[in-house]
Amino acid sequence: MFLMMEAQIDEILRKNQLSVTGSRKRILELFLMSNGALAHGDIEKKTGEKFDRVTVYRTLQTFLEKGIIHSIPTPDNSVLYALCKDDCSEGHHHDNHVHFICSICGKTICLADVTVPEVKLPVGFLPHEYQMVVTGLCKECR
Amino acid sequence: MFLMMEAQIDEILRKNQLSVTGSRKRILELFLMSNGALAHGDIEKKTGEKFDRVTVYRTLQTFLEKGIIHSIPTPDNSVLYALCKDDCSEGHHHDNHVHFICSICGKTICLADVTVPEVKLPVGFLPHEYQMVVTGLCKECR
DNA sequence: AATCTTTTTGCAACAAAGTTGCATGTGATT
DNA sequence: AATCACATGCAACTTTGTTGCAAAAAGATT
Ligand SMILES: [Mn+2]
Ligand SMILES: [Mn+2]
Ligand SMILES: [Zn+2]
Ligand SMILES: [Zn+2]
Repeated sequence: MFLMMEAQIDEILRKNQLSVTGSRKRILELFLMSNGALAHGDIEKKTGEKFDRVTVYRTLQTFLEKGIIHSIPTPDNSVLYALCKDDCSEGHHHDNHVHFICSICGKTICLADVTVPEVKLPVGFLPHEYQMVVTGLCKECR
Repeated sequence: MFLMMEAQIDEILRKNQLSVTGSRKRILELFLMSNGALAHGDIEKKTGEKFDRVTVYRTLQTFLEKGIIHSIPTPDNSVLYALCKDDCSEGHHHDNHVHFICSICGKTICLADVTVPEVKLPVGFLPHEYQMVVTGLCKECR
């Protein structure tokens, strides 16, 4: 099963024309293993002293640009990242799903099946993208 | 008309049991004059060298706690603040309106009349607060 | 108006978060 | 194996946010 994961990681990187390196493999692995979104800090902690802080920044930046991950705005203005669905491509994301943040455990979860509803805006406003974040209690913490 | 504003500022501060000081008056004035949300940096620039950076941080913190302003999460994870409606009080905000961010001019606007719709979540999730941010083009930039 | 008390402010020092340039190391291609 | 482009680590730096404390200003009391 770990071999499967490794193959999957390789495939994702190749598909996005990225060379397969240690930090990229490790960070992508973290995302695949995690059920919630990750902050830059989380990744730094989990990779330990293995990689430079700068490398983590640049890797996340690269993944963002390639559409491998997307960032999530949170009410406390911290930066979170989560895997995109397969069909996100460079530049054009379509992760228009709701994000849920648990007030107790702090975990942020992509509700991939809950689509962000469109709302009617006042005249003059031309909407492009809708984002929705819900805070509350998750399954484990309620 | 400027006298009116000054009176209004005084009233807001008094109503919230805050002493009326130079920085609080000035920063509150900036919010009342602005039609969009303000970032910490905006405020620093507009107050010039008048007040210390730390004072701006603390003033915003105080206004937040008192329910005079609310913060807005943005897709690029910067921190924005905007005035609350009159009936927000300490701790309990009810600014459950949609926020609009223009991709051209960058202005962030409170759509006070557009209520955030509630969505049905998967079983197990207990929602508490819904936040919604829409990006696109504003009236002036479209 | 003068005095006392409480709160706010500015300063300095610090901590955390993020950026940039450049030399070196590694992965991909032939 | 040799080459070349790209990714990484390091150092130095900027930007952003925090904390403790003394001085200053605001509010209350006489
Ligand atoms: Mn997501
Ligand atoms: Mn608002
Ligand atoms: Zn939880
Ligand atoms: Zn605009």
